Amino acid sequence: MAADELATLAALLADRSRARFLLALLDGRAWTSGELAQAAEVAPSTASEHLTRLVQGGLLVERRQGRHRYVQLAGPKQARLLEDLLAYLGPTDPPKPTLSASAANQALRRGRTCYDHLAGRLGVAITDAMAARGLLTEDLTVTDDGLTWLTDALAFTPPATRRPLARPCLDWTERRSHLAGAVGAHVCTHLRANDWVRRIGTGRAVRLTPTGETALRDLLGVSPPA
Amino acid sequence: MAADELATLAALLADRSRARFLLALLDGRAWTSGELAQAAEVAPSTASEHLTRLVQGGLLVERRQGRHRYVQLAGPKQARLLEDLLAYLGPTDPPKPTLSASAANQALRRGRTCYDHLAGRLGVAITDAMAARGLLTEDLTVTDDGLTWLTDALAFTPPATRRPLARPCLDWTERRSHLAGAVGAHVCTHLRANDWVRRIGTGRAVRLTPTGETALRDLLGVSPPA
DNA sequence: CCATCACTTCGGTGTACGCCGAACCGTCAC
DNA sequence: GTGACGGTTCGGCGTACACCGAAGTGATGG
Repeated sequence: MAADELATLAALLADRSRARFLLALLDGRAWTSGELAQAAEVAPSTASEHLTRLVQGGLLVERRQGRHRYVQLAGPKQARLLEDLLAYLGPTDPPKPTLSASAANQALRRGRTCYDHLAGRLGVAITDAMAARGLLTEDLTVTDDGLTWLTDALAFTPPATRRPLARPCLDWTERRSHLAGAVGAHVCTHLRANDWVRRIGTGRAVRLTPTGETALRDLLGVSPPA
Repeated sequence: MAADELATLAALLADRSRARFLLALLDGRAWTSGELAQAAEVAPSTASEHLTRLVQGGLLVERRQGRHRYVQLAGPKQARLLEDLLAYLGPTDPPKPTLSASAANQALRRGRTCYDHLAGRLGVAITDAMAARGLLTEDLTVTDDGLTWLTDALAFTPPATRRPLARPCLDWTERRSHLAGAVGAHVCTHLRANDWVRRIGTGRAVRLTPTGETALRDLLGVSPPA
């Protein structure tokens, strides 16, 4: 019965600590068990048990390395699941923006990674610019022009997998769709590889470097997000 | 914290009986408390408690009428949430198709309602036909031609709400996208209002009537789904 | 080798909650 | 009225599980 599977899946998410883990892992990086324990404010033993459950449930994959246990979202499918759930909870702006939280929030709103692609104002700006140039349609599929541009300007080669080239991902700070899928992921890696964009600290927030700023202006006419 | 809300939402779904309720309610109709209790094979008292939780959680709305309590999915947003989750669980063909289950499955695969629109081979066939005639783009947005066609042939008037006109919905039997959103809902009601399509028994399965078959052939060139 | 460190396993505790049957409360039909 | 019926409330039972600290394992680094 499909109901049982649905309930089992939901049960996997139906815990405060596990939900915190997953939200943290939405940055697409691999975290160690200890880091996650600290982030979720639980004992290492507790975290360990949660992680085995999440791995067994297929939401995470793990990689043991020395005395560390790295876990990561199992794939785009799992990331998408979380995005969908967050989109449902959706428009929940922080009720009481404290000062430091607000500063962190500012950075997050300006630009951040969303699993493997860019989100926030930066992500939306890039998406809009690509759409304005006819590289994407309005509903975020790649045009023919877009494909040649990606190949030429960004050294993109379409993967052989069944993963969709491009798809919209709902941004919960901007309440707008932005570019995800294989192309979204490629744009993100390309920008990070060229140091056009850099992580702020250890979180998901990113900022545009000066080089990146000029590069994006030349490439797409993107003006620096305010 | 977003994690808490995610966990709370998931907890609402993380129960066998509640999941059964929700799946049943995916047909978009209003069910009584007793019907659901029977469908999920729990005592009426148990069902009653579950329903209050689901209503409080915002997934269902209720309407008391005489000694009956009717519940229904709260809206398209909630239906979509369930569809997304099912899409994640996704390609789960029945492992051991028994004979009667298989017959019921055949009917479901042929055509059914999916919350408020049509799915199964019938839903996909209609979607494809509309796309082939240029009424929809490949990624299921309504073209200008499509809008005039909908107005003329199906007496469609775009609603004033923010609900998207058309959007893709992933079909888990066909593994294909089909037409959902306001247009999808309209197509479904129109076909049922004209008795082109009729429910089989009390479930979600539907079948094309002879009238509907010719009507769809004339209108869209849809040949009867095998 | 020994100490440290990241992580896991285990035992124990507390709580949440899914379930039922029995009693109860309106509504409807006669 | 009275009785049947749909639904709810309540008490009680059993289980699942989230959590922790303490003890154990295995890699790392002096």
